[in-house]
Amino acid sequence: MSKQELEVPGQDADCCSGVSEAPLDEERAAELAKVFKALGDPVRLRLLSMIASRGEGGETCVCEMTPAFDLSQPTISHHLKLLRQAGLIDCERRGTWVHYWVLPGALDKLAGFLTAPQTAGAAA
Amino acid sequence: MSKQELEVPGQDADCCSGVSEAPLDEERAAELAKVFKALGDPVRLRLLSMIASRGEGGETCVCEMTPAFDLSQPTISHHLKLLRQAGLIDCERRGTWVHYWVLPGALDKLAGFLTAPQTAGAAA
DNA sequence: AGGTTGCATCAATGAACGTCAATACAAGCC
DNA sequence: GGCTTGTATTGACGTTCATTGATGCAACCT
Repeated sequence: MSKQELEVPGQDADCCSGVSEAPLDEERAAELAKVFKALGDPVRLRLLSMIASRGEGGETCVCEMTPAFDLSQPTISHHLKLLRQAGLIDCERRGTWVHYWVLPGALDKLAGFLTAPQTAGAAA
Repeated sequence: MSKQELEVPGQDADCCSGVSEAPLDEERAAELAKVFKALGDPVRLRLLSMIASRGEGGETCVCEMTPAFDLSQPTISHHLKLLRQAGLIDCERRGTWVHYWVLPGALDKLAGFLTAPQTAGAAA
């Protein structure tokens, strides 16, 4: 259940320069675009926010998220899947319920990409 | 030509908490989703990167960007328009050519949203 | 075993998106 | 004035996406 995510680009190396440092090559642009596309939906953004607001090691149960939206349960499940495939979150079934959490570093990596190098130290 | 952008959410106030601080309300999620959606395309990401790599006050001419892609000129123009409507860049015509630049603070605001409060000071 | 609850997957539909050719507009040049 | 070059807009087409109802699967409870 947690084997299909996509790897946040450069998760395994600090190979990544920021958006302002040098023009992106096509491959890395495609990787990053997938992640940003996952964030480009208000429902997914709210889902991610609900999960992330639990803090670093926190988790959120699907059963808490679904009723917060005027959407069917399959739709919520679909959006969670996209967030997972983008490498932003992961999940685990514990008994009857499925719990989601934010993959550590995923958001920071994105933020580091966006931050201009002269504005902050960013990823290094 | 530069009047139709959307305002980066919270550009005019430091009202904005990060993704990890509290669940997003629908309105702000919709605003942010528009910006992230603009970043969710490899072509737009590369365009933004080309413009941003000119530095803080730098500019990039459309005539430099178009030949870098295997796409028609209208398509490039379309993507630039979306980036502009997302409040990420702006442009000005000077003589025959149109020059684009990154709106200052736009990327930092996004990065600040993504960065967990305990991980970095972020925007504040 | 049968029934119930929580969540994921499937299949279908309508909307949104990326792309292009054609066209329009703006500015310089003859 | 007309011609040429650079960029934006329009209209159309194929693809992708968000959403749903129906269904499937996993775990708990009698």
